[in-house]
Amino acid sequence: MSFPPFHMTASNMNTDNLSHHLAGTGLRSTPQREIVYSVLTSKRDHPTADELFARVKQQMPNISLATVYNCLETLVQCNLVRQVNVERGAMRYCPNLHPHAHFFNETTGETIDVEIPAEVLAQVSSVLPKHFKAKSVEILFRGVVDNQNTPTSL
Amino acid sequence: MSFPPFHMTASNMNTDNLSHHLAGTGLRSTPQREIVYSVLTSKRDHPTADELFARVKQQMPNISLATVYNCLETLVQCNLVRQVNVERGAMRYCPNLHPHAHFFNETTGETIDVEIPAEVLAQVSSVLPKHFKAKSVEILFRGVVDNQNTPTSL
DNA sequence: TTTCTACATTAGAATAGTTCTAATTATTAG
DNA sequence: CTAATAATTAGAACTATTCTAATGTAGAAA
Ligand SMILES: [Mn+2]
Ligand SMILES: [Mn+2]
Ligand SMILES: [Zn+2]
Ligand SMILES: [Zn+2]
Repeated sequence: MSFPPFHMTASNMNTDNLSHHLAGTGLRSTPQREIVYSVLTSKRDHPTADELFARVKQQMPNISLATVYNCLETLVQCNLVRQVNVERGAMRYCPNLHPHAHFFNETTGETIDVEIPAEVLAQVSSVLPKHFKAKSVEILFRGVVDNQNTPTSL
Repeated sequence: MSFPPFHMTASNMNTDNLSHHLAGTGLRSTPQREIVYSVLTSKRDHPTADELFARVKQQMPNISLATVYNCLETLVQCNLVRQVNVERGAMRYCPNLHPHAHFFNETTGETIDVEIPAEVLAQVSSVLPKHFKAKSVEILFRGVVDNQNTPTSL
């Protein structure tokens, strides 16, 4: 199963989004980078490098784990992917570039995106003393999902 | 240098706070646990297990790193200490039990506490869909401190 | 088109941080 | 005091990631 991109804006148009962003920073668009990016954005979850490696190998069987790490590092530098740190253990990667929070489901181990209104985000950022210049804010919930009659996802 | 406890309430009174909390969960108060807790709460920072190990050894030279890890795990389970995950790499430990956010200073690598008004926290929690039951919320800023004429800390 | 150069990929070694194991020691209960 | 239980310890094992050094690739210069 495949998903459409999260949102269509001038700066997020899946195809050639990558080479575009890479070009901007003097980095090359390579088959490995394209596939890692495409596989990551094709599913709305937060895989580890290892999990992504397994998915990517289906399309490019000779890619190495080191390359997956290298590609992810590149994508993070280009701001095409976010790192999310929900647990000790493996880093997770998020392809959703919209401002959002994460909810870590302690029962299943899954991390899902939670929309967060710009006004709430502004409220949060306003708590910082004037001379603290935040470049990013991460909001992480931990808890459980009360399954009375739950639609599979939001 | 030593600091007073962050705040005095019925459930946070430094001395015997520990044995009190431990008793509640059927755990023993031991010299190692007492010292790890006391050393951690005596400084307002967010040390790694290794850093804390170094500090604790000054008072108890034969304590082992494994024990520091064990004690920290116990303290986290008792809700006397919070884990904070600001970077890939070593876990950090926070002795401040008040609801607060963290600011990771990318220049210095230091993580400091930022007070966060209850109303803002409530705002943040309100963004969750009804069937998501959050047990905790973590807010982490990353950025730099604009040092025009900065007092050493807040 | 060949050559030069810089960049990217790769396998495997090395590293860092943490957890596990098995032996010893300490505390509590009977 | 003895037995049972829990905690500590040193070191081995483990996991995730980064590093190293060799090889591959692709565009730019000639
Ligand atoms: Mn993590
Ligand atoms: Mn971390
Ligand atoms: Zn996400
Ligand atoms: Zn803190």
